[in-house]
Amino acid sequence: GLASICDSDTDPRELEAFAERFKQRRIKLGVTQADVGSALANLKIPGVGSLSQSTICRFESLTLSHNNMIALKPILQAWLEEAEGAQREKMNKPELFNGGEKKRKRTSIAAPEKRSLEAYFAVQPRPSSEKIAAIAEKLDLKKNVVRVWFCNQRQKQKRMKFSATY
DNA sequence: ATGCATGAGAC
DNA sequence: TCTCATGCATA
Repeated sequence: GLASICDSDTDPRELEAFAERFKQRRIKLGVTQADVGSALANLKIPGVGSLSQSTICRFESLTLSHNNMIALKPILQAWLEEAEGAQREKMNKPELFNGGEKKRKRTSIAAPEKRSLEAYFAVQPRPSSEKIAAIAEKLDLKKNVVRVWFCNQRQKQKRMKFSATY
């Protein structure tokens, strides 16, 4: 667009540098990732609400897609500037929210099954519906669990940084 | 910090 | 149906 002075906002190295600066300054402010997420709503930026601790964490560790990083950067930058400005003045407002009572369960895929899934993924990252059903039956997992696992695995590959879990 | 999941929108 | 941004629950 005509607002693009240069492409520094999309430069991966610049994003990485910003993420690191962000984290250090956030910690210096004594603010947690969860605090940042909820405080974003107070910025009153049109179309911007709160975010979860997970998302702030992922931004700092670059485990989001490049596009997602680019979209979040100006928002977090705005928060940071405001937070540092506010600190110079005074200490203010803690926030209150309430705990819900609705729980949710999370499936846990055992290590052997996970290894099998990874092997299938290495050969075919995008199995057909039929293939997914076959895999699900072999591993004795719900078909939907297998489908979502492949979706999440593909998303992982698109992160700025891959997680080296081993 | 990360695994499994949801929902809106693209195709 | 998949992608994509996102989050609850949990390690």
